[in-house]
Amino acid sequence: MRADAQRNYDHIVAVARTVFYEQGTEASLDEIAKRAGVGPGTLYRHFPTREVLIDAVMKSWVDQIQAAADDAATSSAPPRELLLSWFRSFIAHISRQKGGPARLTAAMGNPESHIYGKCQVLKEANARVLDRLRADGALRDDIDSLEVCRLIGGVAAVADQAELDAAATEPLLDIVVDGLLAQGSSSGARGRTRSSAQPAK
Amino acid sequence: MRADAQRNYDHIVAVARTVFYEQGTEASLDEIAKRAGVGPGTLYRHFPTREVLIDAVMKSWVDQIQAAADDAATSSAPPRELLLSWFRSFIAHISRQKGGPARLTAAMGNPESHIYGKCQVLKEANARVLDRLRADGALRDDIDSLEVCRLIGGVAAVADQAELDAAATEPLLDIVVDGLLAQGSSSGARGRTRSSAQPAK
DNA sequence: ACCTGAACACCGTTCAAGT
DNA sequence: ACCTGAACACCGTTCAAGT
Repeated sequence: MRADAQRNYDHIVAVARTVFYEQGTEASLDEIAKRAGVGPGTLYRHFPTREVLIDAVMKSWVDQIQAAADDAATSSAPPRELLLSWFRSFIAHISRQKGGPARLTAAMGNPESHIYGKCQVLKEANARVLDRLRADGALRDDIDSLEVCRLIGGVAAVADQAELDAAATEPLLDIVVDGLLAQGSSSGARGRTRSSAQPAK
Repeated sequence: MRADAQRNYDHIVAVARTVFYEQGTEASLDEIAKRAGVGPGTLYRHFPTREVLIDAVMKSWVDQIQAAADDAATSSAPPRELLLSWFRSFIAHISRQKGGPARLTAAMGNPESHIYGKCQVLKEANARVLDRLRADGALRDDIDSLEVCRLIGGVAAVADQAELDAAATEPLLDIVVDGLLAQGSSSGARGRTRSSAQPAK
């Protein structure tokens, strides 16, 4: 790639990250082109579809997700806390752009999608955490990573679209985690540490 | 309302129902106007925003939802089956238009939305079912109907956007139901009747 | 009181002309 | 090889003119 092309490419991605953060993944591509100081044709040359651009913008969190999964997989926290905090960071990462969670859960399990690669990264990171818990016998044994990603992605999508804050999202996670832990689990009373938080205005 | 206006109103809603069913709730309003044989101005006179039109289209399932909730609330099925089959019909109803689940979950708890009334119907129908189970001591006691609606709405949104079939949705529901039932429930072994269904191609 | 359809603004997409 | 920007198609929205 020619030097000026590379510069344009990088700049468009940087601008898109900002605009998607401000306005969500449905933001005007025209505005992104204008703010990046390129013609609309240049944006289309590099990113033939919106999803290709979104994929490029998401490239930056792949390492962070994997690191978070490694942390969780080697943590010594009890299963319940471990799962909860892993899911919180999972959600935080995929929610960096408004509309991101819905796109990712829609693409999950659909190899045609341009962001399928990102879904695979999520699925494998999640699988590592689940495997760790399964080895401890803390997890029910009839679920796979794809199902869990869909469920947590669904929670993230709801939180994203209804603009729920963390306090309003926590109860949803709580229910899912309870449903995932092995029913005869040894994690004691399965401490229900909820503060009966109400959704914020 | 004048007779011709009423006729136009009804016809637009009928056409919108069809088009939304075919193409989802993002379908072109222009096309709906054309297919209904009215000018775009007429559609806008009756339905100033897309959500007002969607709300009118949804009017037809309110009674059905309430009937389904009454069925569930008076059923003698064991808690697990009762909840599962209520959630299945909840999802079926809100998924009649592509994009419907996402809109409803986004509007849930947001009184500004034009479809907030429909959300309230869902919330109250669901509350009746939950109350019945709570009275039996079958339900964990730290959840309210809004949270459950969001969670099930999230599952419906995922299924809708990823175009999952019933077999791929069931495992997600299964996990949520397990998370909702009282942990020391008397419902026996909490029979896990899953057929390890895999998501469809 | 209601409807029509032209007009406008905005956006995604294409492509001929430039460097 | 890459970029520009004019041009086109489509869609939501408004409103003056009609009945």
